[in-house]
Amino acid sequence: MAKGRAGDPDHGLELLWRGREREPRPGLSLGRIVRAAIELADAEGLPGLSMRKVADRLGFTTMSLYRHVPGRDQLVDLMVDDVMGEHPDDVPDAAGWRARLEGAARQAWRIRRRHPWLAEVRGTRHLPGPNGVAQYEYMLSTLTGTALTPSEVIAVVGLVGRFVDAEALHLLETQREERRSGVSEEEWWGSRDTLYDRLDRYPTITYLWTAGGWDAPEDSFEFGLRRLLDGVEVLIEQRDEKRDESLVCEECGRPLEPAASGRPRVYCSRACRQRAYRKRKPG
Amino acid sequence: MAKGRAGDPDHGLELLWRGREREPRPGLSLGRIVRAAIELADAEGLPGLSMRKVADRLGFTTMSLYRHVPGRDQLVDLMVDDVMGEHPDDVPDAAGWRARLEGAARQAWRIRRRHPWLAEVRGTRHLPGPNGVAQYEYMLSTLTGTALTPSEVIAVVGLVGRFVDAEALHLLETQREERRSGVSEEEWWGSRDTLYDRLDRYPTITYLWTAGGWDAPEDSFEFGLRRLLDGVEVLIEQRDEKRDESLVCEECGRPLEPAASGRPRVYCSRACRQRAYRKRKPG
DNA sequence: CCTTTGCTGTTTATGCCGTACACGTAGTAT
DNA sequence: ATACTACGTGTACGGCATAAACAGCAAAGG
Repeated sequence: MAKGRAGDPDHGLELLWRGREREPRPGLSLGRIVRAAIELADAEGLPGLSMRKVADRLGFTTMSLYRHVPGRDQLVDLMVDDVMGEHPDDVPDAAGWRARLEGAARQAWRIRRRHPWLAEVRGTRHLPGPNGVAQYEYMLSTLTGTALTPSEVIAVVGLVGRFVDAEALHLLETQREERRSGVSEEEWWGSRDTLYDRLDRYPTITYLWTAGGWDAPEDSFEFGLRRLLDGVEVLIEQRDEKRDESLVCEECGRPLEPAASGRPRVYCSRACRQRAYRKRKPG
Repeated sequence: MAKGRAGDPDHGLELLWRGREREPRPGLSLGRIVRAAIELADAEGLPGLSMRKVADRLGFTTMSLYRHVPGRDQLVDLMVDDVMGEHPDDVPDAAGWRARLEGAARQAWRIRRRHPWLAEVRGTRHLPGPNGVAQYEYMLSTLTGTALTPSEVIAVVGLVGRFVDAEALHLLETQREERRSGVSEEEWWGSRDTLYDRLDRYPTITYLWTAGGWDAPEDSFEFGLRRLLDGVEVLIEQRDEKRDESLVCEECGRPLEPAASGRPRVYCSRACRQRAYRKRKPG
């Protein structure tokens, strides 16, 4: 079943887009392996995910997994798409690109809170499964109604996606080191006296320190998301202006005044509109 | 010399902040190890960096390194700070927070282009060395002149830093997979026909595809940096307005009109100013 | 019925990795 | 001369992914 060797992307795709399987049979199966692997990664993170441990958890030998999954990388691909489908309808159907994009970002963030290892998945050639594509499709769709160009829409979605990943990764690492060492981040940094002695020479750091900048830090996801959306909004407003500027009358080609109402204008005057209508229905 | 065992942060700090060493002696030394490790990581990335390979490159045995470096993690810390000091004066001394912050981000980006593995360094408890602190200090200083609160200054710098890292990581992974497989990213995705067959069902993706959105993609670093800075600018403008609003006369407490010139106002009227001056020099 | 075929899981082995530990050796201070 | 220290080596352990050969078993074909 996993005979396509590890290097074959098409085989990986097949596994990702396989339909629901009839699972009542005993023994190993792709679905069971993926679910065990997700549990393991939830508990120990991606570096802690090993074929041995997955197999142990299922009560089989390591190599038995390779009968079903081409290799570790493909297993991770499968885990990703599985998890992406967990809460498909948590996204509120808000109005306006900003609310919708923000909702999608929060949805991605929520999934990453539940499965922090998602942010640790590296590599740019991960084949998307049905759930991943659905999310991507949704994020893109939040922006296609705006004046952004297609490549800008794609760039914004990529930017937001990488932002969420970066924040999730940051959070994950914090929590992991806290668990591993049993010392909270604050405590650990707090006891680095030999470091602070050296930092006295730096005026800005010293100023921000005494001003309490580190005492009540911003929530970095909330803060960053807002900045990002503000930045996108600035671009969209620019494009809106440009679009109005560049609109020309469809009949005579003269530039149009920006429309006062939301309805976009097409002709510069009643005369042009009537001329156009007359052409459309000849006779 | 590296007797402090691997778990001791203070010993790591000592190594990071050690001064210039008198190096003429033959044999191993911290500096030589760090430089060899950087060369190796430049060529093969962080995952390709192993103690064995570093030792081989220097013509010593693996374990000899442990006489000078507590362990692999600390070696990476040392590499990071070494590299951060490579071009300390490439940052133009521009005016205005935006140009200065942008310059710092580009400097960080330039270093990551030269040493892509920097973006692969994970973990939140990396001790900063002198060069890392200097860069952090500079980035913070670009914003302390604005109306942002201390915690906002810190949040912005963190956001920009993580953005640069995320973009660098993305680029690195693209390039690595291209080199490893000998197939360019475009080519690889181009031959995933079995994938595109499935994507036809998704209208937004299909629309953006036919509209050529993927034909000439945005430069994701340039695009993202601009959005981010725009977003920060929006916040700073908000704070500026608030600051003007919330300013009150130091003498009578009545709200002040926003200052027309750049010079901030302190008193609401000449009468108040004179009253204040009279109090200041009694008699 | 028996045999063949193919699916499933196991065993064994290879080559990486970080690093603990015990050991030698050479130079220096007493 | 002796003791101590810094430096480098060799061996070994436990972990990782996975290649290759092999064993059991069930369904299919004669």
